Amino acid sequence: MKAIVPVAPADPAAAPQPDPPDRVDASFLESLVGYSARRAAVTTMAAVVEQLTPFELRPVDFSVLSLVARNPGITSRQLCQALEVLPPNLVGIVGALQKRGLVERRPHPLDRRAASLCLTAAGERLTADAERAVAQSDAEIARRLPADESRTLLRLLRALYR
Amino acid sequence: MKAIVPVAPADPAAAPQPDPPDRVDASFLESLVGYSARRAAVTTMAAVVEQLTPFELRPVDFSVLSLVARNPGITSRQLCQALEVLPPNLVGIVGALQKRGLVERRPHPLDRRAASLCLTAAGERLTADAERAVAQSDAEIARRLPADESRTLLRLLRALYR
DNA sequence: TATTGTTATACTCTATAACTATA
DNA sequence: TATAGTTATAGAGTATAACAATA
Repeated sequence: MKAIVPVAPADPAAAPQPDPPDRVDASFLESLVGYSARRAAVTTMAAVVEQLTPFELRPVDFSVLSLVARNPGITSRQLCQALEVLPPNLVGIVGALQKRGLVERRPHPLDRRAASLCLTAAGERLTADAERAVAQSDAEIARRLPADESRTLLRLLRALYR
Repeated sequence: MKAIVPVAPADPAAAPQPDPPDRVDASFLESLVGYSARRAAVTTMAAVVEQLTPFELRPVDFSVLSLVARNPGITSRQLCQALEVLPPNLVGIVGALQKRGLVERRPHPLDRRAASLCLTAAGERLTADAERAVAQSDAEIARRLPADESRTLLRLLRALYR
């Protein structure tokens, strides 16, 4: 609750010069789902970035590896749709992972335009290690939540983006 | 549930070429709070961007205006801390809002290095209108949530980023 | 000496247009 | 004609270093 600003007693010509707030009120912004989701995403992704640094992976690289690991033979187009990445931006991502010997492109059995993406043995190992690190860090973050409401949070977030 | 891949009967030398998945399994990524928060943030922010387009405001411009409206006399540094924007990046944001006649810089009463930011009358009007539009759109998005769990979601998100 | 605000700049992320090879 | 993948490129967003003025 904010105190009523006292009227200047002596100088009616002066503009009502507000004193700078000692405490910033962000309650309106924080009442917005969009603002809060964005802030929470920035915070949690910072932890993910940190976890992935030793693997020399960005979050999007990690997402690609994880999807390829669980969906061997997946195409670039399917990756683009699943991750909401535009095709031109995926080219470099997959290309770099391939150059590092983590991902392989095999001929697609049904469509000669497409490539079937698979992990190499090294890719499998790196992905498993990175998934362990990220999952652990994520569980750490989720411990900020009261009791075990992380499943509630996941359910509500999914309702927003699906 | 995934069917077991049948072993190729005739050619043992062929690498086990997986058929491309017809449905992408993203369940691991979706079990991560970070991934889900990011996806939800992207979805909800897209709606905010759309709402703000007629006002010629980006989300960060809107956030600045809203904070200045509710915290008259706020400084750039306080804005930076509240919104997690780096000082060099705020300069242009506030400068553009000032150039549009929405924000005023007044001399800070206690610190001659700083400026006290206030909205002009036009800024007050635009901010009020934009806040109405964004709040309504946000409530629309929140209706994707079951029952009225939007307050639960806000509480859990805040626990993550505070 | 530390902090507020600023300039210049580099780096990353995201988006668009246009092309090829194939369906 | 439509789609998968690619190239080139533009624009937005984010980050660091260095500086002036003031505390």
